[in-house]
Parts: sequence; C-alpha cells; structure tokens
Amino acid sequence: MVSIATWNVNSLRVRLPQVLDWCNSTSPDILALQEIKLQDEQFPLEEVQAAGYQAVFAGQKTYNGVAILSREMATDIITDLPGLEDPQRRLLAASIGDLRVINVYVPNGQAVDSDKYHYKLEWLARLHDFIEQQLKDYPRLVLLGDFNIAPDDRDVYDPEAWTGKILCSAAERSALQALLDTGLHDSFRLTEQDDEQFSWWDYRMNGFKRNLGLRIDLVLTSQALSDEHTRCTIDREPRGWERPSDHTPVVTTLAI
DNA sequence: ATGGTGGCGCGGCCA
Repeated sequence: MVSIATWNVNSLRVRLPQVLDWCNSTSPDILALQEIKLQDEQFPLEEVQAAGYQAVFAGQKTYNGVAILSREMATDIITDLPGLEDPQRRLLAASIGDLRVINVYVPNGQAVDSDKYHYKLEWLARLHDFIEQQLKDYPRLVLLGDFNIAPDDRDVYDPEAWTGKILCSAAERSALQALLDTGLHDSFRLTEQDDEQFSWWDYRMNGFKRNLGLRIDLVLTSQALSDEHTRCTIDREPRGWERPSDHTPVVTTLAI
C-alpha cells in the first residue's frame, strides 16, 4: 500500500511540530505541503530527515511555497509552469518511485472578476497544458494540493450562499473539469463518502466547530492509479489541535 | 454590506 497526502499548513515554521506529529502517527509515504511561507534556506530539512523523510521544496518568503516529503528520494523536479512567467512558488512536480507527483497551490482568486481571479484562471489554463504533457511521459500521475475550488455543491456547507462566489464560480469549476478531462479522477469520489466532509474551514466565526467548510484540497489520480485506488480520507483531527492550520490533511491510499 | 481570525512582520497584504 502507498499513501499519498496533501496538507496546506499555512506556515511550516508554525506548523512543523504538527506536521512531524502527524507524520509520526499517520506515516504517509508522500506528503505534499502548501503555503510553507518560508525560503529554501529556512526549510527545516534536518527535522524532516530525522522524522524519516526526504524533502524537496520551492520556497518563498511570506507567501506561497510548496514542498514534498517522501520516504524515497524525489527526482526530475519542476517548479515552474511552462508558458507562465511567475515568481510565485505554487508548483512542485517530482518523480518518486514509479509515481509522478504534482503538488499545486492554486491561486485563491480573491473575488470573481478581480485581477487575482484572472490570474487564477490563467494559472489553471497553464496547469492544464502542463498536465496534458506530463501524462504523456508519466501515466502513473497524481495531481494534488490546495485547488481553491470546491468541485461541486456537495463540497460546500451552504451551496446557495456560495453560488457564483470565489472558489465556486462556474469558470473555476470548468477549469477544474478541464483538468479532470485530461484523464484524472477526484479520488475522494471514487468510493462512497459521508456527506458534509470538508478540508478547509475559515478561522472566523467558529467555522470548524460549526462545520462551515469547503472541500478544496484534492487528490486527483490518473487512470492507472485510479485502478489501484483503495480509499481517500479527510483527517479532521489536526484541524482541532491548538493553533491549527485552516486546512486539514487529505490522504489517498493506493493498493500497490 | 461588513467584519470576523490568523500569518508575516511591524503596516498592510493575503487568505
């Protein structure tokens, strides 16, 4: 069995003890992190290695930043989307064993029709083209991370209130569908799931306690990996810890 | 309609 997880940690500096605890108890084979919010020189490599993981990262000061922790060493790393001149560190592609792992922190988009929204849609278009290319070379591909898109009304605590809003707009959902149409599956939906399962809750208004969440952290698997799918679990526990990230980990397990 | 909370870093941006 191979387990592959994603977690937007909202500052790895703050959340490192939680990441190490969680790795210790859950022992994922691969963990994609987003919003590490630190530069490469600041990456806590020794602590991660002491916990039994290798790490690759594309860091940035204050904002963004992505990393992949893995039991096996990652190779063939890409940190930039072809066709997009962008200093923001939001992508990290790497080969681990016979898997191609593509970790993304999709732009939030702020508000529909804002500059950041158009940047988000452009970023997603470039990601689409990149995934299409990567699938040709790497059929055993997993695309995972913080997509900042709730795929469906089922993935939103109050779909009516969120209709057409950022994270739920038609253009964002179409962009996600275009990604899926390259030949990927939302692994969470490959098996029966309980209702009202979310991966992100706003810090404000007691969002977590009231389960006012969205499912925006996704693990998308290519056909070859979907055929080996066993389960996809949202682990709510870290969201309930002291000083949590606003996101909680999502874990997909493959029978390989 | 606004603001509410958190991280970074020390004012204001981003989510």
